[in-house]
Parts: sequence; structure tokens; C-alpha cells
Amino acid sequence: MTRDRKKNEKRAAILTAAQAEFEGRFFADVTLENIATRAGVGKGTLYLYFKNKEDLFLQLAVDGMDEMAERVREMTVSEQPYADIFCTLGGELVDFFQERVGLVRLMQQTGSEQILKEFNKYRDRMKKAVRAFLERGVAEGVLRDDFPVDALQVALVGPLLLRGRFLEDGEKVSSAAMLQIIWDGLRKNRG
Amino acid sequence: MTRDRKKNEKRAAILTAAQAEFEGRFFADVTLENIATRAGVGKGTLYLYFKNKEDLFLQLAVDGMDEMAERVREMTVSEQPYADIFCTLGGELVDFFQERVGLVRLMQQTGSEQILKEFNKYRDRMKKAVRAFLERGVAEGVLRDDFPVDALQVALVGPLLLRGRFLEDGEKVSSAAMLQIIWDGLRKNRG
Amino acid sequence: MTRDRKKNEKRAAILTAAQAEFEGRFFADVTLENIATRAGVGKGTLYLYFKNKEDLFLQLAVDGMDEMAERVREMTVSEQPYADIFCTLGGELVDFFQERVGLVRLMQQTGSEQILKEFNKYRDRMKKAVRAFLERGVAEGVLRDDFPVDALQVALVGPLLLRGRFLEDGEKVSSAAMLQIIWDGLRKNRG
Amino acid sequence: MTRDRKKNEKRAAILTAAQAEFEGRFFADVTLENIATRAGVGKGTLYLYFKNKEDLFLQLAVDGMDEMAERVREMTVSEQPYADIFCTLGGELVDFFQERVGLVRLMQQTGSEQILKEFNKYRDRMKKAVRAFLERGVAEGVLRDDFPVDALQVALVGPLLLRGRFLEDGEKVSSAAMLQIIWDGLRKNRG
DNA sequence: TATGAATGAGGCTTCATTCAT
DNA sequence: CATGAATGAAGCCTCATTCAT
Repeated sequence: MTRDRKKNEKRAAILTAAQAEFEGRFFADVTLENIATRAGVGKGTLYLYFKNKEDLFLQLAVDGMDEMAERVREMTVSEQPYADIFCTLGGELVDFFQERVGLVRLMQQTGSEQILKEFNKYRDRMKKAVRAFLERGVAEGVLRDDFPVDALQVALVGPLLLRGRFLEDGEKVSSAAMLQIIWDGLRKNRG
Repeated sequence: MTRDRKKNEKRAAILTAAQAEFEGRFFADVTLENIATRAGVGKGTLYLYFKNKEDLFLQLAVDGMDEMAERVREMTVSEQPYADIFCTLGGELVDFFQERVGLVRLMQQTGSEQILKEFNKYRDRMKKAVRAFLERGVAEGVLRDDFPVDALQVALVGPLLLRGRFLEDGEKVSSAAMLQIIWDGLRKNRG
Repeated sequence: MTRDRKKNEKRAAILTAAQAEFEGRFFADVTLENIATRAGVGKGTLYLYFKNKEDLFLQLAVDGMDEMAERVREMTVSEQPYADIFCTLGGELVDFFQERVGLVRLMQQTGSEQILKEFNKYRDRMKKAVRAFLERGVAEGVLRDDFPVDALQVALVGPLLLRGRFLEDGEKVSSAAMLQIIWDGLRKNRG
Repeated sequence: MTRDRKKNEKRAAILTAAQAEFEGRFFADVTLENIATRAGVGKGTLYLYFKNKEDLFLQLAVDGMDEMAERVREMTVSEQPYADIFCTLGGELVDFFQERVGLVRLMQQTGSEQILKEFNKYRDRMKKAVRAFLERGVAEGVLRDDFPVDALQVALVGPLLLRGRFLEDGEKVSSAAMLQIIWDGLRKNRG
């Protein structure tokens, strides 16, 4: 138990270090050496926790993704009014994507076909969850039904992803503003 | 004249080859060797047209960007109704981003500080042009004014960027659907 | 302790291999690959001990230089008669330059401005030590004072440097002969 | 005739440019491109006058060498007193070596075995001429005979070669001083 | 004769990965 | 479990040389 705890903590420390390297430095400087140093472990240790570099990146990219997808599924079946759910979940997604800026990007670089496929599994689960969430809105007559749900999904996720990198200096576009605009684009009744 | 034409043609051929390499392969396989081979030139020839790998990537990323920005500025001062302009320009931007999927991404990988700064110059000009376009809409009372223009811009560009990669298999989200949803999110009068 | 010893030994092994490459082959064949192979290490290992090719060459060129300069300074303040010192030190310098034939040459080829400056620091310390040694001779009235010490220095060091390459086949000009002739050129009392 | 004149002039211009490149720049910057540019000709033109890079360097290194050797031979059989000849010829050799600093060095870098052999032919002719000149001095009883002539030769040429690079800033060790010291080392009667 | 755009062999260098300690 | 010295594959880049004009 303690053994596993310790192991997981070190694993998490490495992922955190990797994440930090990506935020703070230029892409070319993200080496396993740097990650190991920042994590305070030896280079070889990385290989005790991850199969190889690609695997480390994959784990980093999908870290928390299933939890988030599960969260989306939960909220999708919540009994609250859809608009409220949209607001709450929207805020959580904003935060989620905020932290993951550049990870999709990351995968497509490092990615061998094999690892990319693995990543896509996670992404697809996420996609499906969000899609189901939007479909409920359509079914309830709250979201527009004049276009395929795919279009709604792009209009929702696109801004959330971009928001993270839009303004270089600390200040970001307000999350609430973002969601309101998106909501107005997605909802049905505008007459 | 012919000399310059030839030179520009070869330069363009190299950029096209580079672009094709990025579309067709995994990132790790994009080497200068491959680009040169696909362009039908020798490795050394690349260095007659570009200072180094980063410069080639920069040129690839910004290729056509100023022209597009200029187009945005033109349309901004067009005398047509704003909604029409939005529709036309929106379609053009969709195509523009469609072709440039992954180039922003590209820059942030390769990027040394120097090259990134250069890229950002181009991006900022583009950003400013789009911002001015949106500001006209706000000034005319067509677009909403309850949020900063930054928020509108993210809601506009975000979906356009994401659309390119959202569906792997050939079919994309319809451009018209995309624009309509965005438009409904951005416009003022929804009561 | 053992760690440092080992490290120093490998460093020395690499320098020795590099030296051997320069002696035995034509300049164009002196590649890091060859040096690594001769030293029995991998190419990448070189970069654990030297910053880059230039640094390796610099280290090779200045290896032992400060020790020799120190030796010159020691002898300069020795209490033995100047002529005896001249003889002893002369012999040692002959050996020293014998081993370093081609290293000055070496530096001026590879040399970026930065690395050359670094090398010159070492050379200047050596130069100053020898100059001080000659100045003592002048001050004691043993060496001639009708010309600047610079001239004496060139007359001393020039032959020592040339001697190393003068005869291709193993046999060299006798060190004693060399020193005697130089001494007769430098000493004061010839009337 | 004019044809040949022109050809020779261009050849000379290239050699001059090459020489200048070696004086003014760091070794790594001496490329055929730079030489051609400085000479005001195209890169391809170099190959009309020299077989290849090595040949160009060889020609540069031996340029004027045979003329100088011939001059030494002339002076060797001159009827003037030996000491006078020594002085005159010494001055000329000083100038000659002054201009050729680094060319020996140059040869041993670029040199394939073939080209090095070629260079050595020239050097040996020069060496022999100087040797003969010294042998006359010995035979006349002016120069010392207690050591092999080789030793005398090293004591003469060594300082002349070193002098060129001894002082970085423009000022050089005086040629007259140099020769006087050398002479005192070489001459017989010092009792 | 003169050119300089094009070439590609080969050098230096980085960095993911291994393994002896 | 943990380490980090060692490795070598593979990439970027330079530059002597060629050849069509």
C-alpha cells in the first residue's frame, strides 16, 4: 500500500516535471535529461515508470483525461437544468484545457503510429462524452438542431482550446465571457 | 526576370514539399532529407533558399499570412453589409486555416526564441487585422458589445482552427454550419 | 576519489588518442570519430569530457603548458649559476616543444575567435615566464643587452620549435648542439 | 602573349586573394567561395587555374619559393665577403618568411600524401640551397664547425619563421637584431 | 572563357536508451 | 530500486566540386 503510494507519487512528480518543462521552455529543450533533473531523479529512473519517451508523453497527455470524461458523463445525466449544467461543466472544461494546452500538439509530434492510436483512444472517449452531453441538449430542445452535433462540438471545444494560448501575457479571456458567447451560438431559441 | 521567376518557383516547390511532408507523415519523419527528396532537389539546395531548418519552417508557417491579413483589412473597409462580409471572409478564413493546420503547432516546436519572435510578428499582424474586423462589427452595433473583443476573437478563430483536425477521415464539419453557429454567438441582437 | 581518478584517466586517454591521431595521420583524417575509436570510447563520450571539437583541441594544446610555465618560473629563481640553469631548462624546453609540434599550428586552424583567445591566455603565461627567465640573464650581465629581450626570445624559442619538424626521418638535430648555438648567440661576452 | 599575360595576371590575383584570406580571417573561414569573391571571380573560375583546392594551396605555398632558392644559390657563389652576404641574404629571407608565415602549416593540414610530397620537393630545394650557403661559411672557416650544419640551419631558420608570428600587434622584432644574434650563434670565432 | 546554382559526401553534435554499479 | 556514464544512431549543416548556360 505504502509501496504503491510512493511509487505513484514519484510517477506523478515526473509527470509534473514534464508538464513544467513544456510550459516553461522552448520545445527543443524538453529532453528527458531536463525532465529528470527537474523531477529530482536520475535519467534512468524515468524508465522504471515509463516504457520510453513516447509512453511518458502519452501518459502526460492523457493524465486526467478519463476522469474528466467520466465527469462529463456524470453531468450529462445530472438532473439539473441543462443551462446550469452547461455553465458548470463549461467552467470545468475551460480549466481542464487550460492545463493541457499543447498536449494534443505534443502527441502529434512525438507520435509513432502505435502511440498515436493509443492517444486517440483516450481522445475519442472524451469526444464521445462531450458529444453525448451536447446530444442531450439537442434532444431537450435547448440546443439547436439545424446542424450536425459535430459542428456544435467544434464551436464549443475550439474556443476552449484556443483560449489557453491566445494571450501571451498572463491575462486570459474571461472564462464566463467565453462560455456565454459559445452558449449563444449553440442554443436553439433565438427568435 | 526569368531568373527571379525560376528562383521563386523552386522556393515554392520546396515549401510545397515541406507542407506535403507534414501532412502525410509523422512529425519525427520530417527531415530535411525527406523534404529535399520530395522536392526533387539536393539537401544542400535547401540552404540556398532558406537559412536553416527553422527558417524553412518559419517561411512555411507565414507563407501567405500577410496576404490573408491584407485581405481581411480590405474586407473590413468594404461597403457591403457586415453580415455579408462576415460570411464571405469567414469562408475564406476557413480555407486559410484548413491549409495551415499544424503550422502554429509547428512553430512552437522548432522554435528558438528568435524564430518564434519572428513568427509572432506575422501572427500579430493577422490578429490585429481580425480584431479590427470584429471591432467594426461592434461599432456598427451588429456584434455584441457586452464582452471584450478578445473574447469574440477567440470564439471566432478557435472553431476555425479546430475544425481542420476534428474529423480524421476526409469529411469535415461544414464550413457554413460553422460560420452560422459562430455568427449567432457573436451577434448582438438575439432577443 | 576513485571516481575522479577514473574520470581523469579517461580524459587523458582521449587526449592521448587525439595527439596520436595528429602525429600519425594527415590532418584531414583527424575526425572525432577517429579519435573516439582510437581512444576506445564512443563518439558521444567525447562530449562528456569536452564541450566540443574546439574545446578538445584547446585542451590538447594547453595540456601541460601551465606546468611547464611554472617549471620555468621555478628555475628562473633558482640559485644555480645562470648558464647551468639555461642548459637544464633548455633541455626541458626542447622536450616540451618536441611533443607539442604542430599544436600551435593546430590552434590557429580550428580557432574561433573565442577559443583562440583562450589559447592565447595560456601562451601568454608561457611567454611571460620565458621572458622573465631571459630578463634575469640580462640583469646578471650574462645575456646580451644590446637588443630588446623580445629578440632574444625569438632567437631562443624559434629553433626549439622548428627542430621538431626539421628532419622527417626519426633523427633530430642534437638538443645539446642546438642549445650551445643559441647560447652563443644570446650571451654577452663575446669579445 | 597578351593572352598568357592576362591568364597569369588572373592566376596571380587569385593567389593574392587566397593569401589575403589567410592573413585576415580565421582558418575555418578560408573557403574557395571567399577566395573567389575576394579575387573578384566566380567560384568555377578557380578550377580553370588550379586543379583543385589542394593544388591552389600548394601553388600558394610554393609561390616564389624557387625564385628565392635561386637567389640563395646566387648569393652563395657571390664574391663578396661571407659576412656581408649573410647580412644581405638574411634580410631577404626575413622578408620572404614574413610573407609566408603559416604556409608550411597550411600544407600539412590540407595535404593529401600526394600533394604533401609535391610540396616537400620545393621545400627540399630551398633547404638544400640554404644548407649549401651555410656549408660555404663553414668551409671558409667563418661559421662554426663543431656541430652538424643541420643544427646551424635550424638556428638560422627557426627564429626567422617564428618572428612573423611572435608579436601580434603590428610591431615586429627588428630584423637586424634578429640577424645579429643568429650570426653570433653561428660564427666560429668567439674566443 | 566564365559563372554560380546545384549537389551530396561527410563532419559535428544531440539525446533517447542501456547497464554496470 | 536508483543512478548517470557511456553509447551510437540519426539529424543538421558545410563546402569542395561539377556543369549547364
